[in-house]
Amino acid sequence: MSDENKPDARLFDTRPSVRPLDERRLAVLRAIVQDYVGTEEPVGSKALVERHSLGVSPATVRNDMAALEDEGYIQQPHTSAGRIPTDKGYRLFVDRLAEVKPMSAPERRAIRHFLEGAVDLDDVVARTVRLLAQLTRQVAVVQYPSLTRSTVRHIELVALTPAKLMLVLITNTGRVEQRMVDCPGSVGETLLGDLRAKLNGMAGGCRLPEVPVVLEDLPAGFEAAERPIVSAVLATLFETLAEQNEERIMLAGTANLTRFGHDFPLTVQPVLEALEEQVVLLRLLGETAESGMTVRIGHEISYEGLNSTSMVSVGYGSGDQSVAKLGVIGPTRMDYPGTMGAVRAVARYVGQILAES
Amino acid sequence: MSDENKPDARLFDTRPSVRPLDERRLAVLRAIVQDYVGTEEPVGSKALVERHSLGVSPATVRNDMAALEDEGYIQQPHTSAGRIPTDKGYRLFVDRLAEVKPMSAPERRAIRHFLEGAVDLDDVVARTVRLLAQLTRQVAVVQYPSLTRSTVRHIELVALTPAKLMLVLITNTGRVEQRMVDCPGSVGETLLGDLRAKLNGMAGGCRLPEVPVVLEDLPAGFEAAERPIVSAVLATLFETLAEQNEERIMLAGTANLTRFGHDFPLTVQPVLEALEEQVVLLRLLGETAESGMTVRIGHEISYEGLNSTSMVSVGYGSGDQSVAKLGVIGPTRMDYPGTMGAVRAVARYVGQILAES
DNA sequence: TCTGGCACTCTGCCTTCCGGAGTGCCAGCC
DNA sequence: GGCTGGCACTCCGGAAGGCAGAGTGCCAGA
Repeated sequence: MSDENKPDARLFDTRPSVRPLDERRLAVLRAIVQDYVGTEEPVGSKALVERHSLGVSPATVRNDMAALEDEGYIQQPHTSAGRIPTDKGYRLFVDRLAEVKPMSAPERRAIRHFLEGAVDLDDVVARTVRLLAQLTRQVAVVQYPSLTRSTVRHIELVALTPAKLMLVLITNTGRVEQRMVDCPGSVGETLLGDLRAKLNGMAGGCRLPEVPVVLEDLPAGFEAAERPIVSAVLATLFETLAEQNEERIMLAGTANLTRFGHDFPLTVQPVLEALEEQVVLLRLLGETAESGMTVRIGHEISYEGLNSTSMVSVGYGSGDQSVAKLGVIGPTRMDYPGTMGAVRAVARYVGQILAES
Repeated sequence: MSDENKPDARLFDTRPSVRPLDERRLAVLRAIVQDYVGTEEPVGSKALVERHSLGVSPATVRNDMAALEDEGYIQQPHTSAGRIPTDKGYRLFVDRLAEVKPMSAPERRAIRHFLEGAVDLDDVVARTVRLLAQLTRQVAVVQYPSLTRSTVRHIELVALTPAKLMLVLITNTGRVEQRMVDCPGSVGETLLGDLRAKLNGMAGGCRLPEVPVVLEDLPAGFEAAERPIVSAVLATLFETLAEQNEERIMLAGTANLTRFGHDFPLTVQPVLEALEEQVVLLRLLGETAESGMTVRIGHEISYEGLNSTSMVSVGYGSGDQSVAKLGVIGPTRMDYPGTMGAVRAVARYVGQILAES
């Protein structure tokens, strides 16, 4: 509201709403967020001073609260109720008032141990998503290591029938994609071996998006009679690569939605619906920053069904660079420091596991 | 109740509760089930005669209802409320009063068309489960074609490094499993080719459980120096086969749980939790009869969280025999004829799609 | 600038109170 | 003997009212 009334101020002050907040007001906001996250109930001035040593009286806190409300950081559900943080309030809390809470050593050991039991990529992802859901007691999302950022470990060609090949693409993240190739004519063993060798020689180790470029001239290296076959194989390969909409995710912890009790039953339906839309989740994960953790709060999530939730996401990878994202979705009223700690820790360990395998 | 009072009768009459029900009583039960499924509210005698042409007065229906209640087919939530069917009532309805409702021609076309767009096995399963959830507006579960009942289409060996192989197993249902093999020593190209050829020659087309038997003597056909390598490969292969706990399922439609409104919010949590336990779902699917549709109602499902739900499941397969199961989970108060029709139709078409690919 | 005090407001909960729907039973009718 | 109309009874569920508690805003004073 007050923002609407002084548009000029916003133009000249890049942090218009932060400057006037002195230390104590920030402390009050921090306390409000913490208490509200803990109790799920609007927090009043009296309860605040009792639970936190703010060193001032409830009346003073009330003044600060009125100021915070004017600035849009907190709001009252009704007159004469306590205050609850707004999205803007959570944002300030996350940006300036909260420290990521690191996992304890035993927790880290447990994470590591749990993830190390995985037998293949599917299992790694499945274990990760479950772990994350358990740790945060929220809904966890893990994206499979994306094809686009992986590299070719191996390409295999198998003749199922003389004119029908199976193409298998194996990436460095352990992902395997296979497709049938219908060939125009029969394929000899020598051609098959030759093609296999060349494919691996030229494309092995390449990042997947670069593969088409690298293999562009491949047909030229074969005799005219063989080119249609080579082209058919390449076409299927490129198609497989292009199908990055094949990006898959895995979900867990939807039962945790029911914990957000009280008012949530009505809100839980749109959330469940949104979660079923893999496209939506993929887009949200996609918007995660390349480095560092991304926290989106309430209406910062543009998708309708989810704008009373928050999402904490981060990239993970087998090396320096991230190959996919993972994250957690919960109510805006969530334990941000704890959630961020869990997400960060899990991402780090999945990365390690992937690098080792 | 009355059952408890005449234990003798039960001993001599195999259908103690069915015989005394004349046609009209069955019609009343059918009408109650239909109305209750439609309205979600206890149905009273007056409403019944209004909505169904039973040809008798409410008073008569009341007598029948009292009898049905004595027999345990229906119950009253409270004195002076309408009646709702019990699990036993639904059971009788499903067994004797309901006809599976076939899909309409346009619906069948839509199903077929939707499933035909699938590119690989993952996609087939994903599309199937979504389709089923949409058609029935309930929670759908589809099991991946099980390894145990499939046959070997191809086994591929790839040398990633001289001493590290990748083993890829492709089944006739299009499923691909891959594992790393650490070899005791370096593997030559000739040995690799030889081994690959023998593996496929001997095991190709076999049902997976028979593979270990068929390949048992394989190492004997190699020179002593090569045997450790062959054994290592076989060990990994057998391990992969044995890991039928790798049976996977896919879920969709959990958002539909929220439709079971009113009283359900409290019940939805255990259901969601149960659905996250893949083991539970796999066991339930596993209990599906080999042929024909299985309907389990309420407490007939032994798993706690799900005993106020019903499950309709059926096997599907690429040929005569079923390779996996699929089904639907919803409230006991569900449209059984419609659900059964949808489940049957979807299973049939997935089978066809799998057979074609 | 902070504080204690005070009047005011609003929610949440509990109780009470009906209307409506449905039942069970009974006497009469075919 | 089975069906029917009538009648008294029960119980749920929503509406209305009342009350305690928590919280606020504001003001005057330190």
